Amino acid sequence: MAGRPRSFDRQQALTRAMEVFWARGYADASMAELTAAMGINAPSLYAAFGSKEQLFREAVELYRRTEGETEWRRLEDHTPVRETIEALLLATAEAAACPDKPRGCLIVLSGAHPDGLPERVCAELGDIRAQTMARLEARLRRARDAGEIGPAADPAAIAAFYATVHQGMSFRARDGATPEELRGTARAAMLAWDNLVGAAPAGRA
Amino acid sequence: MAGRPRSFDRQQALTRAMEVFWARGYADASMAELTAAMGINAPSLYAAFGSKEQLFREAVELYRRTEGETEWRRLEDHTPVRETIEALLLATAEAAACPDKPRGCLIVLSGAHPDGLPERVCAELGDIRAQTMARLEARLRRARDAGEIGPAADPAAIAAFYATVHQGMSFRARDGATPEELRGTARAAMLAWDNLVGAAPAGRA
DNA sequence: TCCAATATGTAACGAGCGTTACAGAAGCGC
DNA sequence: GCGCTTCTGTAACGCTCGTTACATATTGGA
Repeated sequence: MAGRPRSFDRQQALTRAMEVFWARGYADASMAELTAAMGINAPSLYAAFGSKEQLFREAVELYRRTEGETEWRRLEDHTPVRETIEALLLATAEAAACPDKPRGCLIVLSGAHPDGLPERVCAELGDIRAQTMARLEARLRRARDAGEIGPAADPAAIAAFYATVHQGMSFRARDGATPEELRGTARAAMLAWDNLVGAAPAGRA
Repeated sequence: MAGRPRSFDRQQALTRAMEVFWARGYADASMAELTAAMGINAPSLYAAFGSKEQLFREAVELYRRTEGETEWRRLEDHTPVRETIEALLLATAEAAACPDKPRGCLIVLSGAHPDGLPERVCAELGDIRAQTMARLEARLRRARDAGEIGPAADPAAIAAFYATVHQGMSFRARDGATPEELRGTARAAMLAWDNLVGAAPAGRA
């Protein structure tokens, strides 16, 4: 019934794999690099995770639970929406100051190119990004219905704008932008807030 | 002195190669795909361009001359700076409406992951992005010196913000955003303008 | 017309990839 | 102890990648 016990910690190995995928992307994270970082050999990886694709899937899930989700959670509580969005952008800036973690968001950056990703995984990542934007939009719609922002504000447009800034910041972080620059960009984006949520119909120049 | 003439148009083949690199990224553009699109065999490609890496280099240069540079050129003429930046963002939105071209900017999207790029090429692309932001910043500095924008405006911060929005829009375009959404984001970004260039010191929340 | 030079197509090369066959090691229940 | 099961390390698999040898074709010049 019970065979030889596995000699490594599955969760810990998955964390290492996530870091490699995060830093290098799917294609550039070779099996050699993954197994080296995880401290195991290929057959152990396949026995525990099935394949590179499934390992990536689990890594993405882990990323969402640990790194990617923290600041977005406030979208579902009672924090004022402006404060939540500003905190989101500033957190993205601050994350770039952490020297022991890869820069930028794993899920965002995986969307630039096919990157050798199986088509299904590529679509799943796109779904996650779409879902994230939808959450933002839903929060803004609630805010409008509650009178927290102007009645003519356009939740979809506002969500798209801040999602775009967030993704751009991920990009800039990967490109070497300093936390200082990113903080400035976050503040700059918030300078549009009053005009975006004001009484005037959104979407006007 | 003169041997057999080449049976294909070099410029035209280069254009096809650029389109493949643009659509698929460096790594996912395999030699098989490139030669098929260019209508030639591998040895002809190597004779004419040297290697995949050098072909990519030439493709990037072509991209800059034709696709990537058009709207940025106004940064060096006498168009009002606000108008130039708005046109830049709107052009990025409009480009997503062109069905026969890949979405998003080749040079931007190549920065997300190593993507199998030789390290030197990767650095060159980063230099191009940095140079682009520097041009934007220089234009804003001139605008400030000329009194076109407020004396306390922060050219570096403003440039970083609009570059980030531009890069984010490239990303959203690749991710399937509609031209409508992108136009909305461009307009939203311009809603921060007055606050960014106003009399108050920039970089305040 | 023959030579030198260059381009072409076929077909192969070595390297790296993700993946797995296989034999041995290590645990449990009997 | 033995048998069954599961994990581990070595070593290999087939595949695709970028790249190139080689023989052939096509030009200009002597």
